Formats: sequence, structure tokens, C-alpha cells
Amino acid sequence: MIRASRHIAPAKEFSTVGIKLSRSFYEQSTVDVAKQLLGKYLVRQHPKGATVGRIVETEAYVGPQDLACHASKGRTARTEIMFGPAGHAYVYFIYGFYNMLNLVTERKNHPAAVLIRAVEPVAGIDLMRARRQVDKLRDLASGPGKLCRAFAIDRSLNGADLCADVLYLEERGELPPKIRATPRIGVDYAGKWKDKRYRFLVRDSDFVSKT
DNA sequence: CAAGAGATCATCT
DNA sequence: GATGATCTCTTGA
Repeated sequence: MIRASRHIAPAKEFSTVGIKLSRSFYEQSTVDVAKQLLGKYLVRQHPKGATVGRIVETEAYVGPQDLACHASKGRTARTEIMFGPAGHAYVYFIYGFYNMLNLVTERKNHPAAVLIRAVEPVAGIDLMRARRQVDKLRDLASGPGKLCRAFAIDRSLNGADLCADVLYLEERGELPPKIRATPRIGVDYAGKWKDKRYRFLVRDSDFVSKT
């Protein structure tokens, strides 16, 4: 668990501010990070205003041996960031349309990351609606491509330090939610790795990408 | 409601 | 030259 949680004040004092997750949080095993991220808050600062979402769905991509992980293809310009130290954003562009947000985990030279797949909108909701051109709260960020659009996350944030002030995660003192694990989405090509239950969801959340 | 196609481009072969 | 850690819209029952 994150060390900062020991210093948490009563919940009512956390209505507007949380504790930024430290680098040591991201240095844990990738599966642990993916699970513990559920119930944490994604914060994106932007000139037009901040957007905040409660994370309800993640996926772990655990290293070069994981055939679903981009790093299994080797160290390239695209995957370089995953080979660096934990606590940085890995943002890539796919299908000609969408950006995907990942958080680099574990130690230097161990390429692994957690994909953020869905968040529950918490703040900056009008901004998200304007960017996404949809109205329903449940549709704003219930998918990895949707949330990147809602939060204005693109490849200019690739490599961003999650311990800085533009893009980061917060603990807001809530109890760990009940978790459900399933195989990851869209990785049928990954051989025996496609069946690993590395997708984690908050049970009972209405804001996940699919059930 | 389920299934399928199309959109569109960075990345790697 | 092919393909992908997606999304939305259209079709048809």
C-alpha cells in the first residue's frame, strides 16, 4: 500500500484535495499497481481547467514476456518510455483515431505499464462533454480512447512525469473498492497471454467500458 | 440489441 | 504494406 495513506485526514477534509501518489507507488509489481489504482483519482491540469475522474477499470501489461505488451516486440522508439523509470506516462496513438493512456511501472529496464481503461467523471464535466460531444455521464470516459479525449490526453504527454503537476494521480482516502478480474480486451493475438486475468474493474461501477 | 464495417495513421516488416 | 491495448454508426431481426 501507499505510504501516504497512513497520513490521511478525516474524509470530509478531502472533498477538494487529495494526496498525490509518489513514485514508489508505481515501482510496485504491475498487477498490484493495476489493482490499487481502482478508486484512485486521475487529475489532468489544463489551461481550460482541470478534469478529474475516479478510476474504475485498468489493465496490466507486465513485461517483455507478455505477448500482449508492446514491449514484447522489443525496445523501439515507441516503447522506449516503458524501459525507463516508473511513474511516467506512456501515451500512444492507435487505429488512426485514439490515444491510450498508460502508467509506467516497476524498475528501470523492466518494460511494463498499466492501461487506464475507464474513469467515473468527478470534476471538469462540462469540459469533458464539450470535448466528447456526448451528454450522458456514463459515456464520457467509459473506455480508454474516450477518456483520453475527455481529458485532452495525447502524445504530447508521452513521457510526462506523474509526480509533476500536469498529469497525476491522487489518493482521496476512500476504502479500496471490491474488485473483479477478467481477461484483457482486444488482445486475442497474444497466445496463452490473452487469457490471463489482467483486467481489473470496480465491482458495481456503472462507468466501466463493458461487462 | 447484436454484429459488422469504416474511419485513418503511426509503427514496424 | 499490414495492422492495431477503439469507437461509432448502420443494419437487420
